[in-house]
Amino acid sequence: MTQTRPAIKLSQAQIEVMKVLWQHDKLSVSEVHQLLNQHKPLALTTVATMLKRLQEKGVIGYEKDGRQYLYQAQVSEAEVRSSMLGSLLQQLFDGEPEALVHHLVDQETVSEDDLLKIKALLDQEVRRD
Amino acid sequence: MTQTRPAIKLSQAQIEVMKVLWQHDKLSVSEVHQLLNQHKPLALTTVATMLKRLQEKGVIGYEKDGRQYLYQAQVSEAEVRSSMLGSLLQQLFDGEPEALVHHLVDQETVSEDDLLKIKALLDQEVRRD
DNA sequence: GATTAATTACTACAACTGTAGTTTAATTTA
DNA sequence: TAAATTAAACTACAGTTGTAGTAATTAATC
Repeated sequence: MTQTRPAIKLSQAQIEVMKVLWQHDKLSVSEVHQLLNQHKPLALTTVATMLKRLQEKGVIGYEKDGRQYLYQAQVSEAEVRSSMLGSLLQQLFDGEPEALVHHLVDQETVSEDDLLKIKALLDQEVRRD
Repeated sequence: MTQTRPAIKLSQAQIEVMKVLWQHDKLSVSEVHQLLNQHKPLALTTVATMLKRLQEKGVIGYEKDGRQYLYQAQVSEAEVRSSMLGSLLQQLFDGEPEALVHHLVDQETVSEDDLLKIKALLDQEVRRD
């Protein structure tokens, strides 16, 4: 069994935008702009364009508030995480989760502490049946 | 610590091409074409273009054999796996491996059997210190 | 040697993305 | 009401990718 729902594909920049929407429910263009600009300077119109395109893509929606738009996420962070992780799993790890985890834990960035947390998580999962 | 070497970014179609090169060391355009075509019909020139672009991108190299090119992977599958997984980890899971594993095991696609394999893997990893 | 086949080089074009300027319309303010 | 501000709409443009046709070159074969 592969993926049922069409995979959600987002670029890095698009994920940045989604993140602020995941954290703040409904936001106007300028609010998103301000929140994003704390990390990276972008023109307001750039942000507007990105929001419009994400909306066309169906991952965010909007409602009118006077003459401005309030955007809000239409897909959850969990959905995007699962979808993109699932795609990576299929494409690059032949759908074998243990191959993926193997590469993950081989990364220097994973601490002993992280390992233990992951183990605890799995224990729970297995026991839960 | 984030990523040291520049992240390797490959599209789905590009990964397909890399896969055949990972499996067969040196290949001519038409050999790659034939191997790819078992899955998806593509024009020979399409494959040639893809190989040329991958070469420009630095992920594959070539040598001349008479008047034809023999292409070969320049980055390993392990490198690509680690790089792309690392990027996803940073971008979408805040660099927290346990968050990633959590989503992974929540996917219906992960069987009980897979879970046990992963657990075994982690046991080994932790014990190895 | 002329024709055919193989191979690479060059060109094309549409979709998507990152980025942003300009124009228009609406609202606020002086 | 005229001027300034705000917001969205429209336009632009370059880079990457998927896809492939056409041209040029070289090698093989009749």
